Amino acid sequence: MRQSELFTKTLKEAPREEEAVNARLLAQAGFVDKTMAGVYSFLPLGLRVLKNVERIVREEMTCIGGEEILMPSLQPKANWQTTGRWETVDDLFKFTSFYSRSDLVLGGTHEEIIAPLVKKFLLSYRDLPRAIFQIQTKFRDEKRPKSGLLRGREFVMKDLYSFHENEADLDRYYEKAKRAYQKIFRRAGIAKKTYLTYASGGTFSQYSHEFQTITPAGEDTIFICSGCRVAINKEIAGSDPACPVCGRKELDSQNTIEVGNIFKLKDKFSKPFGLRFKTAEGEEKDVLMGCYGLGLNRLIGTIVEVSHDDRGIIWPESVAPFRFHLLEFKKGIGQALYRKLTSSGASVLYDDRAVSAGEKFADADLIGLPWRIVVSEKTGSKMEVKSRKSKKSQLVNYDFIRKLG
RNA sequence: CGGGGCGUCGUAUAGUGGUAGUACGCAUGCUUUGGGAGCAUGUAGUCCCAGUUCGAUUCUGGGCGCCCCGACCA
Repeated sequence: MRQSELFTKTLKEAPREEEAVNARLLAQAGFVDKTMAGVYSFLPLGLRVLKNVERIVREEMTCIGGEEILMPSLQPKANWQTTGRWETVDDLFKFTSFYSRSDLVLGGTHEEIIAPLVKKFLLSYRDLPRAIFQIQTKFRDEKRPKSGLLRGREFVMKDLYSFHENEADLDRYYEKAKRAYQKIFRRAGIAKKTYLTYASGGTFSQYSHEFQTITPAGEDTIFICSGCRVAINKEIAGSDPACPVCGRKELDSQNTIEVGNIFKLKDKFSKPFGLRFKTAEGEEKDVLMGCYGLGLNRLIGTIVEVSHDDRGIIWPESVAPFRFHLLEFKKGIGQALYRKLTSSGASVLYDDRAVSAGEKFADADLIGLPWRIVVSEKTGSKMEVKSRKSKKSQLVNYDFIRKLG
């Protein structure tokens, strides 16, 4: 894409009102725009990142047998009364339809929809197990939205629900989902700082695992066992925390942000909706459920928190909006290279703007694409390439760049 | 929801009970092009509502909004 065609522009300075690094950099570089506290627009660059993250998550969910659907955000009060959560969930957006006079909910999670939905199809042990997921906007009336993309009132979330005939099968799938999550964080470039964390089950049950990523902007505290590479959430750790796996007490305390959370729901939602199946013996039993959430906005915000320097964002190659940032220091001098790269399938942001070299450099650092390519009168038939992560650049030929992506 | 901070052109900031200034941006023209260029001419602002006052952007009260700490977080 030609940068001159981007309707967004970078800001010379970050908005003063933002303090969180992800909010400052994403707004300054033009990835997102805040409409109100905890509610953001994704602009062209930001949307490309969101789509990339979506693709990774979708691939890994498909890989563990997930079938993708899309459920409604508008939900009826009755379903929430069935589970008793109409009264108990306090960050639910509730309102009344003006014309139909019915009470409605803006979905903050989808157990109330998925359970009655699959009840229509999962009737026999032959239909189990199943895993169904969606990537969809969630609404939560947060008491305190904060830290840019880390805690919003409206956000994109992947939620997967699994359905099983017995606990052994649920356990087996739960472990599989765990591994899929670890793969997602590896692909998103935050695996080194992300820990499987033992946590409370919240309103569901005693069984829950979180995926917590170390960042000073995080709002949770976890105790890490470096030997096992797992952690325990401070919330359930008690006064004398020990590693939940090996029992060790020498743990490292860290601030973290929760990027994913997986639960064994068992029959918590099957029971109220009467989600049952017939066994091979003709007996009726409750379907057992698991649920597996992952906040995409939060994942993006976390990546920025974990991967930036004082000049801007440093995107991992897997989620970067473009792979190459091509800067030309003389009008039109980069055009041939741009055409050549894009026609060979490379993803390129081409800075063809008539602005000063300094501004192009500064914007390239701020936007943070993995590879910066400079062509000018100085580079001649060669091109200068530099990784966003490194300080050194080198003069190379076209083949070298082609091999980069 | 409790506590704190802050609201001045699009952005970042200065300032005052009496004409609101600077830089960047934006517009036009010319000159520029390897780390946020130069000159010239323009453009644009005191969050809202009351009160005090001859006069309020400034003082007082209320509201709204944003950020931070805490509580909460399926």
